[in-house]
Amino acid sequence: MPHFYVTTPIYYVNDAPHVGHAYATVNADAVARWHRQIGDEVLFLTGTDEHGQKVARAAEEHKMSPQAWADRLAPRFAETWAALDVANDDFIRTTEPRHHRAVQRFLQRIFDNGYIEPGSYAGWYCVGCEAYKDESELLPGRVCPDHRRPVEWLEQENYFFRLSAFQDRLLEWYRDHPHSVQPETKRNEALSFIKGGLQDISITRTSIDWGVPVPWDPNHVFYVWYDALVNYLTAIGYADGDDGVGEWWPSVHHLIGKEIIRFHCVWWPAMCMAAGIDPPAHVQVHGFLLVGGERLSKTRVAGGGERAVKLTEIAPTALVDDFGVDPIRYHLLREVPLGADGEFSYEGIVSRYNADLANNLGNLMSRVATVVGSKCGGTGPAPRLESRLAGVAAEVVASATAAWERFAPHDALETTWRLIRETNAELEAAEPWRAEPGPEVDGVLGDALQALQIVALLAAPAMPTTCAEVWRRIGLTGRPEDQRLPGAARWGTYPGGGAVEKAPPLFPRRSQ
RNA sequence: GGCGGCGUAGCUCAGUCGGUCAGAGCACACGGCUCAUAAUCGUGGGGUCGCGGGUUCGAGUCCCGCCGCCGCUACCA
Repeated sequence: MPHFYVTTPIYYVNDAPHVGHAYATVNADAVARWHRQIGDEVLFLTGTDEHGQKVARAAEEHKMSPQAWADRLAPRFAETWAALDVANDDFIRTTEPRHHRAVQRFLQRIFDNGYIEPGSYAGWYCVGCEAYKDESELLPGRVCPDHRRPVEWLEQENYFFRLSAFQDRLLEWYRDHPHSVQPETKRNEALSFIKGGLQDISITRTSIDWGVPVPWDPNHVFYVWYDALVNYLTAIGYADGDDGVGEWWPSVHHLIGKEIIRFHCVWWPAMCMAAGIDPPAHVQVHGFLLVGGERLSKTRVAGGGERAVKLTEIAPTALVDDFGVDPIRYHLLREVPLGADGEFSYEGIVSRYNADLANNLGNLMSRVATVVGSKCGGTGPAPRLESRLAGVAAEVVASATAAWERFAPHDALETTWRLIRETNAELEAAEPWRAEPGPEVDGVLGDALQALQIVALLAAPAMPTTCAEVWRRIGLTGRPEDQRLPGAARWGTYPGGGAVEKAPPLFPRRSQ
C-alpha cells in the first residue's frame, strides 16, 4: 500500500490561530483526505513550535513559564483544527520529550559527521526579530524597521552548521530532482539562493535556555529553526528507530508558505544530507491570502459591522460560526490556486458560497430530490449506462484525480463543479418534471443521482460533512470517505432502489 | 544593481511543441422554463491578447527594446 506523508509547518505559539494558518492546514487536510480515499496509508502531521526567544518573552510578559504559556496556546490550535474538521493523524509539540530526543539525535549525528563546529558571530541584533540585521536595512539611529526599536550589538560564541559545504551537493540534488519544489518559480528562488553562495549558520544560542539542549555542550540550546524542522522526523519515530524513517521518508510532502522557502528548500535538505538521510522529496509552496490587496482593509466581520482588520486578526472559528465548516473549507480550497497569492474577503466568500454551493450543488440536490419524490415515489432509480453524463463524469473523475494528485484542490473542485453544471443542463433538456412517470423519467433522474454520488465522492476531501449528507439523502449507506476511488466513482455504481430524501437546502442562499 | 516572474473580456484567470486560441468561471443583458434555494437552462464579449519593432506563409504563443507591477537577494517564526 502506498504511503503518503504530508506535513504543515508547525505553528509558532506566539499568536492565536488565524486564517493564514487555517489556509495551510485545510489544504493539507484535504489532500490527506483525498489520499485516504484512494487507499493510501496516510500520515498527516501538524503541530506547534514552542521554543525560542519570542515564546520565552511572551511567557514572561504574562508572568508565566514558557512551558505554561505553550501549554495554554497549543490547545487553541488543536481546537481550531477540530472546528475546521481537520483530521490530522498526529499533533506534534516541540516541547515533547520525543522531539527533544529526535533533535538531539539528529544534530548529534550531524556533529559526529563533522558538519558542526564552534565559531563566533557578531552583528546588530533585533530582539523583536530574534535576528541579526544588516546595517543597510536599519533605520536612522540603528532602529529595526519592523519593530521600531534599537538594535543591539551582539557577539556570540556559537556552534555553526557548515551549510557552505553543501552548495554543490544541493545543486546536484536539485538537478536530479527537478520537481521537488513546486511551483516551479519557488524552486528557482531556492536555486538562485543556493547559486549565490552559502554561508555557515549559527545554530545554537547561549542567550536563552528555552530550547533543546545541545547534547555535547549543555550551555547551549539549539536555535529554534534547527529544532523545529526536525519535527518532521520526530513524528515518524526518528528518535527511537535506527534511522527510523523507513516507509515514510523521504517520500514526504511538506506544505509550506512562501516565506519559509529557504528553511525548507536550503537548510533542511542540507541538514538531512549532513545527518546522512535523504532530503524531503517534495516541498509544496503556497502563497499568501491578502485582505484588500494589502495587509489592511475594510472587511466585514462576523456578526456584521465593518472595520479594518488584518488577516491575522480573523479567527477561523468566527468564520465557521458565520458560514459553517464546509463553506469555509470550500472557500479556502477553491478560491485561490495553491502557490499563488489571493484575495480573501467576506464578499468573496458570500459570492462563491451563493454561486457554487447554494445555486449549483445545493439547488441540484433539492430539485432532484423533489422530482424523484413526485415522479418516482421517492425511490432513486438506477442510472443509464449510455448516458451522455457518463462520459462527462469519466473526464471529470480523471481530471479531478490528477488535480488532487498534484496538490491543486482549486482545480480539482473546479472540474468537479463541471459535472454539477452539466447535470443541471441535462435535467433542463429532459424536463422530467413535465413527463409522465416511466423508464425515461427514471433514467434521467437516475443519471442525476449517479452524478451526485460522484460529486459527493470527489468533493468529500473538501467538504466531508456535506458530502456525507448528500450521500445519505440520495439513499446510500455509509460515508463517501469510506469508499475507495477510483472504483467507487465509476458510472453505474449508483444502485438505485434507495429512498431519496427531500430535505431543507444544504446551503441556504445568503444576501450580500 | 543581480536573478526570476507577471501584464489576455468589467472581475479572477486558462491558453502545452507558433497555424479554428481569441477561451472558462463570475458579474451583466435578453430570452426560455417553473422541478428547484428569485435557483436553473440558452444566447450575447467589434477584448489593439501592456507598448514598439523583428523572425515567419502565419505569433498572446519565438527574438530585441521599452513601460508598469511583483518576488528573491541569508542566519524573524
